[in-house]
Amino acid sequence: MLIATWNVNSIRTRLSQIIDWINQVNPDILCLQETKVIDDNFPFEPFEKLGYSLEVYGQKSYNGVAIISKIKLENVKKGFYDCTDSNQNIENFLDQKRLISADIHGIKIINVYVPNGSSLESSKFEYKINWLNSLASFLDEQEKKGELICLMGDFNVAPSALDIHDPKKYEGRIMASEMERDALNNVLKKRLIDSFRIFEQNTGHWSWWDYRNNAFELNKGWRIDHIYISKQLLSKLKSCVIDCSPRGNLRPSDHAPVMIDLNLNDINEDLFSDEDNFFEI
DNA sequence: ATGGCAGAAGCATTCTGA
Repeated sequence: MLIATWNVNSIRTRLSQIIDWINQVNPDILCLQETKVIDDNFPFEPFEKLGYSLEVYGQKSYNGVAIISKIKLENVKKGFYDCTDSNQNIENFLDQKRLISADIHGIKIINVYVPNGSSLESSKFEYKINWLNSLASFLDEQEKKGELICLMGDFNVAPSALDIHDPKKYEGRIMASEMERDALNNVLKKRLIDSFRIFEQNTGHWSWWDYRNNAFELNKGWRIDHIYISKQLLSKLKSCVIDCSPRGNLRPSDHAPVMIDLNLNDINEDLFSDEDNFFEI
């Protein structure tokens, strides 16, 4: 099963490029971020014609997330819920549409658009850290319920220096600071694995290139879009790739899609019993 | 240190993103 994530920077501007990509790649599930449209104006029909069902959670101009799926989506939830950590006031995040989740084949798909944060001195940075702390609380609750997780989206955090084209220039700054990395690691804890790093340990792989300064042509990118899976799913993970090609389109999104192949054919039979689910992180 | 590029809203220019 192919599961993909893509920050498209406006669903309406990017619609034909997204449809082209779907026709090429044929993903089973595609999670989008920065759709930038209210739900009533979302272009459902082009996706439905290709056999997909959709769940959208958008707003005017900013943010907005969607799950496009060939498989029936169950237990669809919009925004944070069930956070019992009293330090996390999830009501604070109701106005910005940044998270949507749904169950597919016994796995909880969580699609996130993490706030950018602007700069470390900005109040938006505080918002980003608080948002990530609420995401951690949200995942704590999912873990208590024994949910298997596939958490993906635009995290606006480069997990390590390997994930930045010029780490010395940006280390400690926005998307590369210790506070952001700590907050991200507190989301992941020991329960979630970076799919991409299972297959590739070297630097030089990016999912986002700034529109400015010819960043894509010069390949000056960052890896800030991620697909994290529960460690129990590791034995089912067959691949993880970043498809750079749409970034070379005319009027592209500044992000490229990231995709995993997860073997879920036999998930119900052996998921909780197989010895091959045990491994060292 | 600053701006550069792009999208939405809406019609000149501002806000936001990363």
